[in-house]
Amino acid sequence: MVRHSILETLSGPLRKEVLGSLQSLHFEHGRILFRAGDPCQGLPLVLNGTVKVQMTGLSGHSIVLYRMGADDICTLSIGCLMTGDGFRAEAVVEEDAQVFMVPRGLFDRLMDQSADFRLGIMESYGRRLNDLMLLVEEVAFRRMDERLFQWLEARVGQGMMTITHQELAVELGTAREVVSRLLKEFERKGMLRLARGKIEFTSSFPGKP
Amino acid sequence: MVRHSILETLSGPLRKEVLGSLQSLHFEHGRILFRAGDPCQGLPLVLNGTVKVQMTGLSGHSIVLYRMGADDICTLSIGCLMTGDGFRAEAVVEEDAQVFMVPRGLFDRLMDQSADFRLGIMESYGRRLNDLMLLVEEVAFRRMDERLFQWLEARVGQGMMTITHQELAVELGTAREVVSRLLKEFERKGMLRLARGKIEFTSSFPGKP
DNA sequence: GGCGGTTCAGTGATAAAGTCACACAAGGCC
DNA sequence: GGCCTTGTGTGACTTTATCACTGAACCGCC
Repeated sequence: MVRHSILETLSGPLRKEVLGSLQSLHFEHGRILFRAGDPCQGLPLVLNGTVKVQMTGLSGHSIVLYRMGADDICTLSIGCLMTGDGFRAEAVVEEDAQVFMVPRGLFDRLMDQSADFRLGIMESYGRRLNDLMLLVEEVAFRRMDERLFQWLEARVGQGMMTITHQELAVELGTAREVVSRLLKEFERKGMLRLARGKIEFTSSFPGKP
Repeated sequence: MVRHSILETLSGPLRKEVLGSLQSLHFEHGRILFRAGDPCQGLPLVLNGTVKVQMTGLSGHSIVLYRMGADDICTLSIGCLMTGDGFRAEAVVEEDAQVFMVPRGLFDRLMDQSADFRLGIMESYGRRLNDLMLLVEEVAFRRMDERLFQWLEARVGQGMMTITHQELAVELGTAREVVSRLLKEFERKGMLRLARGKIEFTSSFPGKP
């Protein structure tokens, strides 16, 4: 049975009622949870899988703002839920995900009746703000080669990854050509090998034994 | 008498009690409300004046993340208040400001007892997230000359402004030299006149009659 | 298997932005 | 006036973004 930690904190009867009224929705890879401009249907509680949230500028370029995984709360939805405004960003399912969708009324009730629920929401908000602040700093001041390197480093475990240069460009908020050139540079240095739609890390890639 | 709209929504007796227990603090221009690393003392409710929130990267460069004015809530503080973590950013008073500092205990009580208070907090969070998302997009994709132009345009009213190129660079998260060169370019085009620490808009500056 | 269409990747040329290193000017203060 | 601090201007160079292509790899279909 799937769970979400913020619901586990609820008092017995309330939890029972909530778990009884919510049903988990299943979204497979590639599904769009919401698009820019969509009104908010409810607060998604991510049970498992991963969802990335990205936004697209007027120029047509996109950048990934953050990811949500198991036990995360789609904090961004709360603001839209409250004000009725549409989303500014879009959410795309990466690994198949199960989600509880908490409707406005229930959200209000939980906020009213559970201090722990409130705490969970506030903490989630705090983390998201911090993430975005760090992202601003990264985009404004850090070099692209370092950022790309670290992005890869954090995911080097598999030894091989399936991703296009365009997708990497969206991760970092840059142009595809820039990613291509930097990757080529990494390849020249022997850190990895490139193939269509794939990156294979060599044993010399830092962080690998 | 100074007021904050989020407290106006409280029910009579609660409002009376809260207003009785809070005293407004006064901060003059240049005062630091909090620095990076500081623990959070309470939730600041801005009554009047303006406060800018900025962060400094490892490189030593800074960027202004957003500003707070009358009736604003320092949402960033909530996360720190909840988790006990230090601030990532710093807050600097621009125009002399009065602030109510709501301690943790009172904040919890207000969240518990007033749905309107909760709504105000959630809306403030939503706005802040949106601001930061837009900032990410701006920093990642927009041209610096446009961004500088719009920053000036939004403040052209006075006809003259007192600001250094370095301060402008922090507003936009770029280097002083870049600002200097762009301003020089604007001057060559006849949009403004430069003097040490000052920018004077000419009548031909767009948006001016 | 061959063909045509689509998606990916590579690359040169050029423009914009960031970095480094300095020169020098304006203003404040003995 | 001389000295110091702060603010600005600029050249040289690197990094990143943009534009305009080229061609390779893959897919589906006959």
